[in-house]
Amino acid sequence: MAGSRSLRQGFKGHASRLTAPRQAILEFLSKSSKHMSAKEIYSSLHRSYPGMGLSTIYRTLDLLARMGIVTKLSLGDGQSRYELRSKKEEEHHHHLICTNCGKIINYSEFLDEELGLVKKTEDKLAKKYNFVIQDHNIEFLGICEKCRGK
Amino acid sequence: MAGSRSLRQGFKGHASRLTAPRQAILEFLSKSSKHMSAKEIYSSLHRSYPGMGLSTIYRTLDLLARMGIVTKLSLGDGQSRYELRSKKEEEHHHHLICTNCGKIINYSEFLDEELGLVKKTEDKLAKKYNFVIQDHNIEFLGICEKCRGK
DNA sequence: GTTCATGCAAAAGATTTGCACACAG
DNA sequence: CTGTGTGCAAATCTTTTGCATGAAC
Repeated sequence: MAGSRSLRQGFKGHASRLTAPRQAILEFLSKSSKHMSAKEIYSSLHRSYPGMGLSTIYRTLDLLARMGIVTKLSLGDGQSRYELRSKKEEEHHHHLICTNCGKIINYSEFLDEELGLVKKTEDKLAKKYNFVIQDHNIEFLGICEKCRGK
Repeated sequence: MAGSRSLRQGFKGHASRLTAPRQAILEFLSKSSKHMSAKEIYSSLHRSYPGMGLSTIYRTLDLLARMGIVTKLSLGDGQSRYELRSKKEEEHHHHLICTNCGKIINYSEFLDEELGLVKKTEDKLAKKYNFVIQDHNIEFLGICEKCRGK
């Protein structure tokens, strides 16, 4: 798995053991197709791993995010969502969000031209503002067919 | 002010009076340059308007957002931020965010080409997914100069 | 007098933190 | 042993809701 090597090398001098809960969370993220909230991870893992506490999920996600293994997303519904960065790179996508029902569509079919421009913009921004740019987030907001029908 | 006419016409059949607290919030948003959190609005308004409660702020912001007068942003720091849509249109910008210290830079200097592509993508997404697209959000994430120095 | 808006307090969620114990090296 | 990771409970923080009062129409 992508994360295990990095996990074993640890994070910024802090120890980082690849424990059972952490493995479970990583494995779960690598299997799940969508971006998952802490609660969703918790509920799903609870079946096969009854003892696990919510705080462990949060602490692990935070660790993984700081290690760069996981990406934390804020999509506007009041809770953070997480996805494996490797997965994001493989199946890079942007978001189309219904502001009425909260439905999220990951689209990846019009990315080619988008990504070209993104790269260009990244370079300009990096130069002008002295940033090291690591990621981007593009979302379109609107009303989905279903909600419009009502 | 942009909002007053719309406010007086009401919202989807619901009554919507242009009351003093609502005026104060609108005025504050029209003066403020950045996207403000509910708490920030509350603190600032509290000086000139001691009685105002936080819930009024939230209720008003929600109302204004549903009316389309205000845009609600989720920038990943655990609280929502709001800005006048009219202002957004006048001074449309995208975001550059430091994932370490949370600093947010609004940039608007490379938007021309971005917006062209955005329009094209909007059309394609609208057609393919049957969405009515109302808005978009583009952000770049990275590490700012200051944080990198440490 | 009915409806709408507000403040306050309580409630609800999401996330973080303190602490004592378990466990690995 | 020593330090790291964990679960649980409590604490925080943001946002929402219930309710009684007051204002607008």
